[in-house]
Amino acid sequence: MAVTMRDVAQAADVSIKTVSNVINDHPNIKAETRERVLLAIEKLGYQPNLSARGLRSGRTDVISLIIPDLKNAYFAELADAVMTAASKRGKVVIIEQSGGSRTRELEILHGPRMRMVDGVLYSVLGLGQEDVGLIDIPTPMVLLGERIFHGPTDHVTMQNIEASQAATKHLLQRGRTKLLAFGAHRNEVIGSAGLRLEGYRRALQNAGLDYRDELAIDVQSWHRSDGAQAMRQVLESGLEFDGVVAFNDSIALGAMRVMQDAGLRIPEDIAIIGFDDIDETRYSLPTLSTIDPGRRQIAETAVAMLLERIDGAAEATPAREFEADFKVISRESTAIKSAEDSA
Amino acid sequence: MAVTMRDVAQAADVSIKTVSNVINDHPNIKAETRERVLLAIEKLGYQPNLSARGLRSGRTDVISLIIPDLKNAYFAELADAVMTAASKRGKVVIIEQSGGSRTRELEILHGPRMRMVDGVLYSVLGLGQEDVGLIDIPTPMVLLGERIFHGPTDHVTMQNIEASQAATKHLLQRGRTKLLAFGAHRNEVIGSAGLRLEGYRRALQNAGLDYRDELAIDVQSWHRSDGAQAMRQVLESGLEFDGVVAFNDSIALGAMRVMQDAGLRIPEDIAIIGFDDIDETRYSLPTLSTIDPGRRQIAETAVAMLLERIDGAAEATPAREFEADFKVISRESTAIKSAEDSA
DNA sequence: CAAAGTCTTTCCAACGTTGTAATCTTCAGC
DNA sequence: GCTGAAGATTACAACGTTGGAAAGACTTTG
Repeated sequence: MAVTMRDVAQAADVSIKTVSNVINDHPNIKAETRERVLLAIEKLGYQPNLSARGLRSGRTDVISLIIPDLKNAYFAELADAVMTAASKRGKVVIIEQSGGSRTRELEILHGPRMRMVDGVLYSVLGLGQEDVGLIDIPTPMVLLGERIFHGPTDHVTMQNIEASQAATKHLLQRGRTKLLAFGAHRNEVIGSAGLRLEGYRRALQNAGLDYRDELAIDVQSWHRSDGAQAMRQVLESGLEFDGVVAFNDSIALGAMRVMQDAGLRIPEDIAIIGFDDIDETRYSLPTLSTIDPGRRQIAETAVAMLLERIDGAAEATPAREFEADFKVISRESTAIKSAEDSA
Repeated sequence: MAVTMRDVAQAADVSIKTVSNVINDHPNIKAETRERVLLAIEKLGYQPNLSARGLRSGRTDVISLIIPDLKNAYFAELADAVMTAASKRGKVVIIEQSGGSRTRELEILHGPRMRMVDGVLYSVLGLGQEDVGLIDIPTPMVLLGERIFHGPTDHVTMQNIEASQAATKHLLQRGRTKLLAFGAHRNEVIGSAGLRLEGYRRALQNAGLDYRDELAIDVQSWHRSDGAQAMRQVLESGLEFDGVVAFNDSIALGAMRVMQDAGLRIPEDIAIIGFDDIDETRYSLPTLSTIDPGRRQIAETAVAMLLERIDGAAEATPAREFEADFKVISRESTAIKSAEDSA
């Protein structure tokens, strides 16, 4: 059977509690005793039983990360960043995939596995602002994403409006004026799509241009195939445009592929910028300009906030909102020689 | 505080053990009693304490998946497949990233978290055949990948040699004869690189062609940037070739990008096929022919085997080897009009 | 209608750990 | 050398659950 504290205690000729004290760095242990215990631990290869510890202490040192889909590059990279941040602080991460489904998200939030974790990072997709009442669970939680603001818990997100505005401005500065807002969700006000559309509008306004509704292209699901599909329709419709502000990188890449198939040159004929800075954008042909949403900062902050809540260190603090810094990443897909191209 | 069995028992006016029996579907419970208990559970919102259950039963229903890197599309998709397979059987997955480092892999294998899981799926990268002695841990384990064969545990892998041979043949059939083996590791015999090179050689041999060592291109790390880098050197060297058998999709995509930059047309000038069938291959320009390694089958089989070991159902069975079915996926990057192009 | 089953429920102990409080040891101060 | 305080160690109980076996209820059978 597995080695327990009992065995270690026996080997070191101390009580079980002393072993526990050594392991947990309690004060008041004679150096000689500590030595002896550590030696016994080493010799027997003792490793604590985490279930027992969890039972007794009420802590498991496990946190849960709820995301829509690991196969989606953005979330894979987010998961990696979260796991790295958590690992630094000695926590393990369980990833739960929701598929972006409302039902599934609720299932997970209220499921039995919540009882096995100390806290949750919940990247909301299926639920929305109107569901804010449903997310008040006993487990400490930090929200991610753009679907729910001002909920009962801390919230970490990116600067959607500002970033989208900057992306749009980036194209405007390069002399493009007929810009598609690619990936809109017509009836959405908040949510990534709604906010990014708002940023797009503001940039146009600042530049003294009118918002033209036909240039806002709906793409329901933000996968590459959807981007390709939507772009195919745009081209068939004969709509005129010279730039694309895509609301994420995947649909940008899908659209880019379709445009190239149709003989359009990027960036000469059409300039395009995406959102998320997924790894692939550095290797596409042409490389894709995009927005770095501050993923690492988001992960670090979210984990730190969650641990504060778990430790009770932020008990009195009201729900916090944090927006990460973003950056415009300029690559080939917007590399246009232009008089207006400023440094 | 949280609701426990004690509260449920009280509410249903039965003993704690009866509640436990109901939850665990023990036989011999009066229908009326079961009803009453379930009602109480529902009403109080009881959820079992998994730490306590784990402590008492020795089972946590958690399995660990050790992979090199989540940001790598192949492993993200593998993780997704494993999580789906595990979820079907009521298990949770903890992902541990090793970075492919030998030290880190050993750390994880012998770390305290192994004590919190029922079993491990270990996608070997840092260790090798010579380390076979180091992986004999008490936790049930199933190995994945091509680094260790005939270890002390079950092993699930793809048909590397056969698949690589088929990929090579695919190009040969299309009239290409000067084929790069792209992604070789010179001194490796087993390991994906070694096996895939072997498949490449066999296909040449079957076609009556000589193996030319200068056509085997070393690419140490199989990331896109490494593929790009290696291809740049090949082009500079002036080496002549008309086809590329890339040992994974990422380096294929990197290489493709570089070749296109250099004005080479794909597939007209150079035909190229990859390995892994990652999602991106369906959307690159041109779309990339590749090998579907049977990822879903690998995940399903590995999880099933692991659970058999955990349940002790396969106690007497010696270590098993399983090779998944593969498929050649023909896409644009090898779509060459040719007399020899067979159906 | 008693004996012998079969179902159903309960009691008790244990899993391995840590918090609390009590006990034992050491050492300074006089 | 004695007192008291601080330092080091230990005993005990408890966390919430489940396995094993005993006890209670009900049914069948001769």
